Amino acid sequence: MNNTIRQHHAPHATMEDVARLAGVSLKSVSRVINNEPHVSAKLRAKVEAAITELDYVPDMAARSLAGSRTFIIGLLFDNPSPNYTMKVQSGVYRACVEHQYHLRIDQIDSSCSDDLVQAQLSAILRNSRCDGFILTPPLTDNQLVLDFLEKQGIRYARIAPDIQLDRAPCVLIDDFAAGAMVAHYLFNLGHRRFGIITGPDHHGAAHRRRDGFVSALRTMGLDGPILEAPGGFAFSGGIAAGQVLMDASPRITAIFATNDDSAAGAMVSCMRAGVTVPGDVSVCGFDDSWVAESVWPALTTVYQPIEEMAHRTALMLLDRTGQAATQTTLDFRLIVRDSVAAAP
Amino acid sequence: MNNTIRQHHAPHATMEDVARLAGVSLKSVSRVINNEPHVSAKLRAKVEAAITELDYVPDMAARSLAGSRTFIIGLLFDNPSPNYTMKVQSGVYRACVEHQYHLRIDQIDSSCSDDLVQAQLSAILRNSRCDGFILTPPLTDNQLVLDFLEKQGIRYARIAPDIQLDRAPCVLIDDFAAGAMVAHYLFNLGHRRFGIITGPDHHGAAHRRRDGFVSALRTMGLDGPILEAPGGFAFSGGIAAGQVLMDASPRITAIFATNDDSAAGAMVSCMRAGVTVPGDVSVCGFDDSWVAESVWPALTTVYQPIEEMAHRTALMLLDRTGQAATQTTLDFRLIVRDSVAAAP
DNA sequence: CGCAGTCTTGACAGCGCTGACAACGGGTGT
DNA sequence: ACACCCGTTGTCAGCGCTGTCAAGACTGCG
Repeated sequence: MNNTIRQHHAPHATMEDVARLAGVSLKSVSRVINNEPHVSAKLRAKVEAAITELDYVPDMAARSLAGSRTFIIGLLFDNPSPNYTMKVQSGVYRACVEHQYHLRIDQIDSSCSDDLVQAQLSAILRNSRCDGFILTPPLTDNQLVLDFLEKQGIRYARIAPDIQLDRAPCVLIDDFAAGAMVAHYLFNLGHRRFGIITGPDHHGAAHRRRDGFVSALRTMGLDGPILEAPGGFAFSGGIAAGQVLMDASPRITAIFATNDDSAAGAMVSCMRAGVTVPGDVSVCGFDDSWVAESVWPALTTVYQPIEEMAHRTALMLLDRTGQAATQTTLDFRLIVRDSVAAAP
Repeated sequence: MNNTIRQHHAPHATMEDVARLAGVSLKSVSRVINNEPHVSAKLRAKVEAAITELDYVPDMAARSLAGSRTFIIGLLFDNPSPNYTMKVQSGVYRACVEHQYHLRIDQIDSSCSDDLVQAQLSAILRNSRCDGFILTPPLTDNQLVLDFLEKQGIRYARIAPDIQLDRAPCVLIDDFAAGAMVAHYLFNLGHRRFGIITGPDHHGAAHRRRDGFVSALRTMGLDGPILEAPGGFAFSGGIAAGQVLMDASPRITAIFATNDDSAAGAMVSCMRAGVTVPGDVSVCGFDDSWVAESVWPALTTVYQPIEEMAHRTALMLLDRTGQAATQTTLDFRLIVRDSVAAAP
């Protein structure tokens, strides 16, 4: 098959045009564009004027062919939640626009065997070089992926990683503290019998939320059992987990779901079982994703600044000149809506 | 700010390596890669063997610098629904991978003034050339955007356009028929008093769904009023529209929302008003998006193959060699869940 | 005043590929 | 046998930019 697309570009100004207009050499224009040192203010001004006048935009293809950068960063994800992914994408995209970079998006299925994961990665890398990658959970904590990238000498930054935080730049929230916050909130409303809906096995942040929740309850003196059921961050998983939790006797009065999707599922389980939310059982989610507002009653949840986290992560990847790993922690907050009430 | 990212690529095989190994000229390798005619089977085989042996992958930057193609297509969207956008993206992305193309994503805000829309487009085009663009609603029916692209001689294809279908390749479903299908379904369940939640003003497909629905009801002999309230395809719009519709007396028994998001909002309005779904009022959505399954009761809705539509659209853009506009219509189907019942 | 040392600027090759064009070779018609 | 044609293969310049290296401009100091 011969895929032929041909385009007649409007003739763009080239670096040569700029150089001629500014009366300087090609290389000087290049220096200005790349913010290189050792350029006099006068020369820079001349060149910038010419660039503006000609509405010059550097040609990415030529830049990457001649130089060692590609001006592309890749976003690797393996998260089924469209909501989460879109927010991440939008944050990373914003950083790219700000830095005249391009964004490449690739989905990886990390649930398969190591060999297959490796094959997917190789294919992506072969297919187009990138200056760096952004990893989202659960890829952030996949040793295989990290090792592979490092072995190839490819830079990357991580969003909300769990392990080995100093291995590469990353941005996260204190998931443990967030879980604890939910615990305090529910405990202070009088709840004493709790259920937790956990996330995917390999999702570090989900574990930290759960650990923070449990740890805070224990610290506050709760000594009864705390039920747990796996929700896998999916709506359907939330339904199943909700059913399991509903079966307990005496019945629990509050559920902490480690993300909103599974919280929504749990609410459906309650409805089906004839249990009212929040009258009989309170439900608290995590993410403040789009579903939180579209269920009824609206979901009380923890807001985390996903878009901003993604943006910061991308900036780390783009800005850095040195090697030192950095780490940024952003704030979360409780979003009180209608799915949590005082214990019955 | 000096954004310095440098990467040491593992030394890749180049076309020259392939040519040497195969014992042919550079140009012959190029011919094979680009599927050009006038290449003997023997030569092609030799080259392909060498390519496999060396694991050669053509360098995109060099290709676009030397040739007239960029190997990038752009996806332009202005749709707030993460669900819809993700599906479109995934379909287009698949087509790109199949054709060794890259995908560029750009968001446009088309609700602002014409001048600003034009400015956004110019910025996108200046920033990086593309071999073509994919448009999603409501951009598909924005005269300004279409004119602009055509004036610049840029190819594009449309997903679910409303007007001037022969202007460019497109893929769509028969929204009118889909609306009619919903009308028949509800009418046959005994419903006679209807409310419609309409979409954004400038969204052609939303109008067609509404028109098909109304037209079918009239054809079946319904002569009472059919209420309409604007939902703007948003969850919050759906709540507002739901409230308006609930105020009617005698109360309507069925609501057709032109997308799932607004249907979910309408369901919340019902709950708040103490009206049960589907006991008192039936609600039918459109899209079979993710929310359809995460509300309670689960939403009866119309499935449209968004991912597939996007994929086909991208293939049209990539495959075509001629100029003739083409058009593909795909199937939709009713997804029966729990939000619709017989009229009370 | 001259010279080393530093800052600033420029000349030029070449990144990996494609497009235009040339050259080759083998079949056809006369 | 010769001219002609067409399918096939090759040669080479150059796309727009950056890295290397060298030259020029300036500074301070003996």
